[in-house]
Formats: sequence, C-alpha cells, structure tokens
Amino acid sequence: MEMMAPTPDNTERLLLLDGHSLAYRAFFALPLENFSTTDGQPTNAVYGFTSMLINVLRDEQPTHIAVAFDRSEPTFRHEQYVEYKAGRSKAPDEFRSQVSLIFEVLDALRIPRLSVAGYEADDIIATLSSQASAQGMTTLVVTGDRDAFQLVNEHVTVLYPVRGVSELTRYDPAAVAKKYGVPPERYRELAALVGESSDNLPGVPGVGPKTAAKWLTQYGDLNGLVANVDQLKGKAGASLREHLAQVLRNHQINRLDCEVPLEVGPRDLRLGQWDRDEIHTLFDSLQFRVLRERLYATLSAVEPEAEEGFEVELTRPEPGTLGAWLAEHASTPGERVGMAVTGRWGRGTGEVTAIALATARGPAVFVEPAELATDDEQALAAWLADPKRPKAVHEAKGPMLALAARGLSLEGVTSDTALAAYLALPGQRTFDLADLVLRYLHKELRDEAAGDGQLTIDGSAEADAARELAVRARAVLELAGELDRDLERRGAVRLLHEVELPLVGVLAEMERAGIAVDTDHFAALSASLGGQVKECEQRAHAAVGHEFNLGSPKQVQQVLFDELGLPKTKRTKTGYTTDSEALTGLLAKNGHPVLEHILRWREVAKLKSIVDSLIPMAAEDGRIHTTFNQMVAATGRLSSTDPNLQNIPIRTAEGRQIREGFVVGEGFACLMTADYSQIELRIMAHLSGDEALVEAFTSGADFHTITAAKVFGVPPDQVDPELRARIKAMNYGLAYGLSPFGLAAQLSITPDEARVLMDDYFEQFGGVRDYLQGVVERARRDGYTETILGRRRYLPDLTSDNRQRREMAERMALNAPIQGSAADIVKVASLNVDRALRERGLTSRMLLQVHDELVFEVAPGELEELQALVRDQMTRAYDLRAPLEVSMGTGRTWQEAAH
DNA sequence: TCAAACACGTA
DNA sequence: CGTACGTGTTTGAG
Repeated sequence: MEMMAPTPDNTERLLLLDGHSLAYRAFFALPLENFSTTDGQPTNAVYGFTSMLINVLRDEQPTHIAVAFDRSEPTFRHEQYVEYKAGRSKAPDEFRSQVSLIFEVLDALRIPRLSVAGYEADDIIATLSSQASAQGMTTLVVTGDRDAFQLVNEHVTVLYPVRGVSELTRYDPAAVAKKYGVPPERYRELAALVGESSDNLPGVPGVGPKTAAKWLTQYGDLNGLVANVDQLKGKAGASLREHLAQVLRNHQINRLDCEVPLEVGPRDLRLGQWDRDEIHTLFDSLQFRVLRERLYATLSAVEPEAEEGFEVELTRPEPGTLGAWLAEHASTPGERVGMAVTGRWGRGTGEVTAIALATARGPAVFVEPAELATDDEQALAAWLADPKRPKAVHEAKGPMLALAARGLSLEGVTSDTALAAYLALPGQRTFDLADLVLRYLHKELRDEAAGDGQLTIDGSAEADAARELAVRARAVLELAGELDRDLERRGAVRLLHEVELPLVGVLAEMERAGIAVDTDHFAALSASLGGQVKECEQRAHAAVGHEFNLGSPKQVQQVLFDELGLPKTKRTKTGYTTDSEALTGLLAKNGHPVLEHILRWREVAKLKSIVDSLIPMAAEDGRIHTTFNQMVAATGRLSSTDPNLQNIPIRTAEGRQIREGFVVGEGFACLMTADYSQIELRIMAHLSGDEALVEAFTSGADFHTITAAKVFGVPPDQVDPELRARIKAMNYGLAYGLSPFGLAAQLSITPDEARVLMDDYFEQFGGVRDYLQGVVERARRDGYTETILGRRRYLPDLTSDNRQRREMAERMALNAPIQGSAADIVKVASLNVDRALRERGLTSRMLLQVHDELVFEVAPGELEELQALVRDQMTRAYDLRAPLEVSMGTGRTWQEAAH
C-alpha cells in the first residue's frame, strides 16, 4: 500500500461562499475604472471575488468547497412579506454582466456552484453547514451577509469582509458575542430587533444593537423579552411595544432554512483538480495577470491530488568516463534524451554552468562543462552536435546561445517543449516547465527521491541542485512525448518539425550576429534631438504661461481642457485623450499654438528616447544583439525585445535618421534588405480565391490603382490619388476586420458613404466578402482559425454573449489566418535562405527579420549571388495564386538599403 | 516597488 | 467602433 500524503490534521474543512454577496462587495469596493479589460468588459466584481477566493483557499486550506448563489425567483420570504428586499435598487448592468464571468471562473476551477429556486444562497449555506456539522466536518462560511452569524457555533465559523476585499474578519462564537453582546444563537433575535436595511426589514426605532443586546441578556431570549415587554421602561420600551409585530415578523423572515432540497451533500464537494487550460484562457481574456500568478502559487499548494514527482538515477561521471556514459545510455538510435541546462543567456550570448541529461530508462548524468577534462568535453561536444542523437529541450534557444559561446553546437533537437506548447496553446503568454508538466503529465516538477521538497538526507545543496536539474531533464523528456501526441491531434507536427524547430537555430545565429551600429551617429542625433526637445518644451510653456510636464498626459489634459478650455476629445478611462490624432484634430479646429509644440515635442522626445535606449545596447563588438521571441505572438509572428528592432522608425525623415545608425559591420561590403510587397493582401487574394483580386495582382500594374479602377468603374489612368487612397485603406482594413464606422473615421467620410464604398468594393470582389464571412463562421464552429501551414489560433470568445468580446474575437478571426500565414511564409523563407547560404558556402548572413522584411549583411564579392539567392528563396517560399514578389535594396546603412 | 494607463514606434 | 507586438513615462496603489 502506498502511504497517503499527510494532511495537517484529519478534520475535513468545508468552505462555503455566498457568491452574490461577495461579488457585490467587490463591485463596490473596487473602482470600475481600474478594473476593466481593454475592450471595456468590467471586471471589478470578478476580480475582487476571485481574489477573495484565492486568499481564503490559501489561508484556510479547505478540503471541500462550494459557492452558493441566489436565484431571481421569489423566495418563501417574499411570500411572508411582500416588501422583502423591496426598495433594493436593481444591480447595475456593469455588475450583472460579471456574474456569468464568475460562473466561468468557478467552472474552470471545478468549484461547484449551487442555487435552488425559491431559496437564497444563505439557506443553501445553512443547510450544508448543518449537514456538515452532523458529519463531523468543520465549516467556514464566507459571506458579506450578516444573517449568517446565526449559523456560527463550535463547528461553523463565518468570515466576513471588512473594508474592501482584502481583509476578512473571523467570527467564531466568542467573536460574535464580543461584537454584538449576544451569543450567535441569539443573533437572529438581535437582528430582528435592530432590523436589516438591506433586506428592507425595519427594526425598532430608537433601538440599536446595544439596547437589543441588553434586553436579550436581561430576559434570556426574545421569548423572555416578549413576555416581559410591558415592564420595559422609557422611550425604547414604548417603541418596542409599538413595533412588536414587526419584530416577530423579522424574526420569522431572517431565519435561515436548513432544509433546502439539495442534490449534493457536503461530502460531494471535495476540492477537485482545476483546469489550467481553462484558467489560462479565461484569465487571458479577463486580462488578469497578477491574479493568475497568485492563483497558481496558491492552488498548486492546495491541490489535493497526491502528485508524483520524477525519479532519476543520477550519476556524476568520473573524469574520463563521460564518453562511455553517453555511448551506453544516450546513443540508442531513436531514443530521445531529455536535456536541461543552467546558466545565463541573452543578447546573443551566454554562459553554461551545468547540463543534465536524462534518459527514458532512468539513468541521468550531470556535468559542468567548465570543469570537464578535455576528452570528456570532446565527447560531450560531439554528442551535442550530433543530429543523430535526438534531444528534447525546454526553450532551446537560450542554451544554444550559451553553448555557442563555448564553441559548442547543439543539433538534433527533436522537441522544444516550450515551442511545442506554444503551437498547442498559442494564446498563452508563458510556458513554464512546471506548469506544463502538471498540465500534461499530472506530475510535480520535483525529485521523487527527495520527498516533500526536503533536502536529501546525505545531500549537500550542490547535490540537490544537480538532482533538480536532472529532474528537469527527465520531465522535459516525458513532456516532449506527451506534446508530440497533442500536436498530432492538433495537426501541428510538421509545423513544429519543419518550421519552428529548425528556426530556433536560425534565430540564435541572427542574435549572435547582431547588427553593427554607429554610436557616434546616435550620440550626435541624440544631442540634436535633445536641443529640439528643450526648445519645444520652452515654447509650450511660454504658450500657456507656466511650466508643466509635457510627458504627463494628465497634466497635458489639465492644460488643454481645464485651463485653455479646448473642446473635449474622445474619452479614455480616466479622462480625455491627448493622442496625436486628437491633438491634430484640435489644431485644425482651434489652432492654439501650444498644440503644435506638444505634438512636435512628443515626436522628438520619442525619437530621442529610442536613440538613447539604443546607445547603451551596443555590445563590445559594436553591435546590437536583439532577442527574437518565437512564442509570444498569438498569430505566429516573431517579436523582438531588448531592444525591439522591429519598430525602428521609418515613416518620418527624422525617424529615418535613426536607421542611418544601423550600419554594415567590419569586414562586410554592405547591408541588404529584402521585403515582400503586399504579402498580406496577396494572402487574402489567395485564401479568398477571388479571381478579380488575384488578377489585380497578376496584371503587373499598381494593385491599389487597379482595384480602385474596378470599384469606381473608371480606367486605371483616371484613378486619382484620392480614390486610390480610399481603396488602399479598404484593402488593408479588410484584413483587420474593418467596419464601415472605422473606415469612415479613417477617411473622414460619413459611415453611410463608407458603407456604400464597401458595398461597391464587394460588388467587384465578392469572393473576398464570402471568404471573410466563411472564416468567422468556420472559426466559430471549430473554435479556432488556421493558417496555410496549419497554425491554429483558438478563439473561444467567438461564442461569447458579450457583444464587445465577440466582435473583438471576430476581428481576430479575420486577421489571424492572414497575418499568421504571412508569418508562416516569412519563416519558411528565412529557413530556406539560411539553408541556401550554407549550401553555397557564403559568408553573408541574415541579421534581422521585421515581419515581412529580411535584413542581410553582405560579404565582399557576394552581393549578386546573394541577391539572386534571396529573391529566389523568398519568392518560392510558398506558391500563392497571387504570386509573392520581393523588392530589395542595398546600402551602407539600413536606411540606404531601404528602397 | 510594481503595475496600470497612456502614448506611440513598427508590420 | 481594424490586427499584431514592445517600450518609455507618469502616476497611484500597495
């Protein structure tokens, strides 16, 4: 028999929450402005409720749990007293829309929700707590309703929120007695005397809790008091005599019913395994970040299931024996080995401190590359570099950089578990190993041999660190197998093996290469921009007559709308927007000089901050090494951080000066850029199969002009810039789920005119409309969209009751296949270019990927060959019906290489 | 100290 | 009331 995991004590603890009362508390405690999603869904009640729930789970460690809710149907109390809860104002819409979200949270947590027609949540709680007491369980009731105090006894404690949502007061019998002067079993009588305004139960005028408690103590209970009512002196006594009937009625009504017919008993409410998937999705859509972390920290501690850990047979090989170990344990054909690495990495380099390898059969090894004897290091290097030795790694790019810094190469990675999880769950933000292990393997990321997270008996901290790393390696190996099967189900195996995995190495190489920068140029630019910033600042201050912080939207608002009384702009959560679009609008209307200075200040200050952030980014080699993230964008794009080189300015002349600071490096001839022209529109033409749109691309003339000519029924040479601009906006907007309203705003025409324009457009390109409609329909049915390479994006909100969220999801559904397919194509192109560069033995290298553009550093004498190669590989990356076209440029700087 | 809110750069 | 990102600054809650 296996031993059960020990519990703190053997008592079963039932936690019962009053859903509505807590949510209502939260709703009024937390400001709506601070708790809404970006698409306007209020979340203060869900947030506060969930927060309380997490806290109480953490602090009370219940074994059983349920949440009770009121129903809208009238209860027996209404029958007895028609005025019951009358005068209570209807819950605001902002609150009611959140109740179903709370349901979703509870469902994802697998916490039962209980409600019964004709009864209130309190009655359900009363019923369950009395049953629980009879069965020897202790009960905790969390509610914002004081009626529950009557339930308190030696087995039942009430937690009552004070001040907001973060603090709960504990009411056991002593606490109730202390607070109200009567024991809990008298509380109902006290409440009947004092009244409960929220239930519209008026008490005896002039009688507060003090008097009521005094009477009850003096006469024992309400019966005793009633019997002696004639003897009571003074105003209060007279008042009671006058309102005695009302008190007795209150006492009837505020009794909680312990006999609610329920289909479950306390024992059925055992705390279960929650659904991490659902919680991730839900918290993402609610935009709860901090709460998610808290929940994970709490629930992984509370989770009842006695999770297993991992077992490894760890050895630390004697000097000179690593080769033999690898040959014996890690060289069976087709048997993958799990690998975990510690060290640090980033900015195109890194340092390995230790590596653990774990095999499926159990043996594992721990090595510190820096400590290895020469022959061991050679054996390790050969094994790591051998593509025939399959490996599973979690987030392989970092270790790859660190290994590369030691001159080691890593080949044969047949699974990167983080990357695989990204393909399975592209909307998720983090792919923590422990999390995935729990989700997919239902295991804890811990050493089975160590037990309870204690140190091994004879183990030093160092030995434990080694075992911990080996456990990670083993976990990665097992996880890889499970994810392989998951991706099989999701049809993403080829995408992983043929695109994402090989791309890891290509990205690592790009990060290692970095791009050379001219810091002197940046310094000069910064100085010049700095002068302009000062100048704008002074002028702005002069224009309003006093100093203010131009960088503070709040102060800018104050100046513009309060002091200068300019017309109000679009609302934001906390006031009125001062974004450049709005200010430009104001400038046209009102022309106050300060507007110009603010706009100009914003522009130059932004540029300066970009330049200033770039200068210290240059490494010792005079190059900036960004980090490409392969697992953040829900659509499949890459992102770039530290610094972000995918948003270097290009639109304005001054912005382009920044690009002049990105230069060709020592030993190379020039930079070269190659970008796809209108790749997203070509994809839209391809996916929709709209013949007219495909033809507009194959005809060779300017795409927007051709489409405009079709829409307006004029020959292409009569399409003026205005008409072309309108259709260009349409063309691009369609891929984003543009509405007539949005189009109207963008073109400053009326929504009606925009609608006509769209109708005219679809008259000519009906296939596009059919396609776009079809995409959303299919996504609603399947739950996800798909790109040309089968990359999915899951959009559960497509069936949301909330219009705002549903429409948001619809736009995402329109865009995801298009943006995502473009990402697929650029990735394929990058891989093929990289492969071709190697095959031809060229020294030129790829430095950056900016969504539809690749930037290269050209070695002397290779330009022509490189141009031909890149154009060829990029054009052939995917066979679209509107064929891919590439435009290229070369120059000493990134700016010159633009075209 | 940290996160939210705002503004703004790119494709 | 068009998608996808990352960063810098200010501000206010903790």
